[in-house]
Amino acid sequence: MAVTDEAIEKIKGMIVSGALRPGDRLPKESELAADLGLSRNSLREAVRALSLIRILDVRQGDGTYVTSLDPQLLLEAMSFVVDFHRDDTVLEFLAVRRILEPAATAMAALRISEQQLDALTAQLDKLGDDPSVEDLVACDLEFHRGIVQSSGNSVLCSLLDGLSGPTTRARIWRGLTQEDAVGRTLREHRAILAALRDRDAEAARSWATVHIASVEQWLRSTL
Amino acid sequence: MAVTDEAIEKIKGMIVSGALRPGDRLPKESELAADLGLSRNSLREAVRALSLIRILDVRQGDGTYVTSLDPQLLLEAMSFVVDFHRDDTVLEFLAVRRILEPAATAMAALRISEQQLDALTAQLDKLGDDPSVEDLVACDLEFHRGIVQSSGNSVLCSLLDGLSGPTTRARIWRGLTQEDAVGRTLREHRAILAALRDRDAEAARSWATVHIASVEQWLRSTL
DNA sequence: TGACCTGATACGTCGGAGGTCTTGAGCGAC
DNA sequence: GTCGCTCAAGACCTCCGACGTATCAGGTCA
Repeated sequence: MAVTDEAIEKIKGMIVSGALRPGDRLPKESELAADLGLSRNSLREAVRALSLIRILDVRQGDGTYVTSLDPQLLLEAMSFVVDFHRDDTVLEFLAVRRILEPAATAMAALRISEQQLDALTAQLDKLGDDPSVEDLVACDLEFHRGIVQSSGNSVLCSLLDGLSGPTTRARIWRGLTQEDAVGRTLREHRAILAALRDRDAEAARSWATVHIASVEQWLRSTL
Repeated sequence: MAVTDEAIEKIKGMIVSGALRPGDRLPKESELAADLGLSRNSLREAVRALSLIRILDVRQGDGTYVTSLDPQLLLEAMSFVVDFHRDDTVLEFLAVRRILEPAATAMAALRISEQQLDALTAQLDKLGDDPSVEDLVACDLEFHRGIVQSSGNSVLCSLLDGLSGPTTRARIWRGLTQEDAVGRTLREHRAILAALRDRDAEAARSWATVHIASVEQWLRSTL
């Protein structure tokens, strides 16, 4: 195994074992390199790799730190990965989202606060009946994110955030707006919100399923 | 932005735009560094980072290639990330798995082949009534993986594979085997298999839910 | 007291020099 | 003709030393 890969494993080990805790500062590059028995250049490759997936946070002129390791932060790196997928796997991602999002919406129905319900309502009201494509995409993303956050599971939230990444969503909407789907989407958002306000988990789940299934159906007929 | 980060973005751009396709070979380090306008050392950091998340495949003595970019390969990197999470977020991961796995099992009930059913049966038979901890862990992992693969969604499969990563699973089982849970787990596996053989999606879904919920319950009472 | 300057510290970038591994061409034995 | 070996070229691996740049702490001066 290459020395850089060993270094990655060792640093990972230090964090997993608890020798390095979230927020801790690593020894400076030259020292750490000496400790791990490799050159500074090779160590930097290891640090850079761990920095890309948000395990480490490197600050020039200051030092290198372990991040908070929040699920949200770590799974955020997943959206980087999702960006690489081509259209032929979008349906599979959507199918997973079709499983997760209704469940998350149902969970949210039992926990969401009145404030958040009001915030979602205001958000939909602000959009109006005939929004621009950019506004619609942004709103859709925010609407679903707001609901999923109320599910209380940060892993679930981050996962869905990654799955519904900007790229995927944008690709879908680009063509979707050409049909009548805009109006239907807005109506479905209203229906989901109403179910949440009623604390009706099953209705919320069903509306979320319908909502995603309609996108899926359209996408399937297009590809 | 640092030159290395720029290089990461540029390489990513070349892949996403289609200039580099899966399996393609990159120019050699010195050339690519010259093209992108940075030193070989800095470029290597970018390549190493993309290699960690399985975007690039570096072969010493040969060259650097774009991987197949299969969802399976890319999401495999997720298990690396999951390893960093401590016990306090295990429950959240398990909750997500509790959503996905029953759905995957239900999907599998409609698609699984006779051969695979036989293979799963043989696998359970081979294990016997009083297996060792190592065998049980390996069997559990294989059993669920086999079912999820039959769901026909590779993204779903990879995602569950990452969530049920070896670390998490091992931690759970280590203590779980101290109680009577072994026998119950084996019986639940049998029940899931029977439901699959009956092509009864709802029964399969329910048994999978029960199966995971029992683990979740035990874990919740322990932490 | 507060703004500014300055030195120490640590990461960022670079160029070059060997080392190691893979590959494929060339060549001889069977 | 085919198989196996040798060997050289190509490409990545590792290291070193130097210099650039950003941050922070402490001191200076108005």
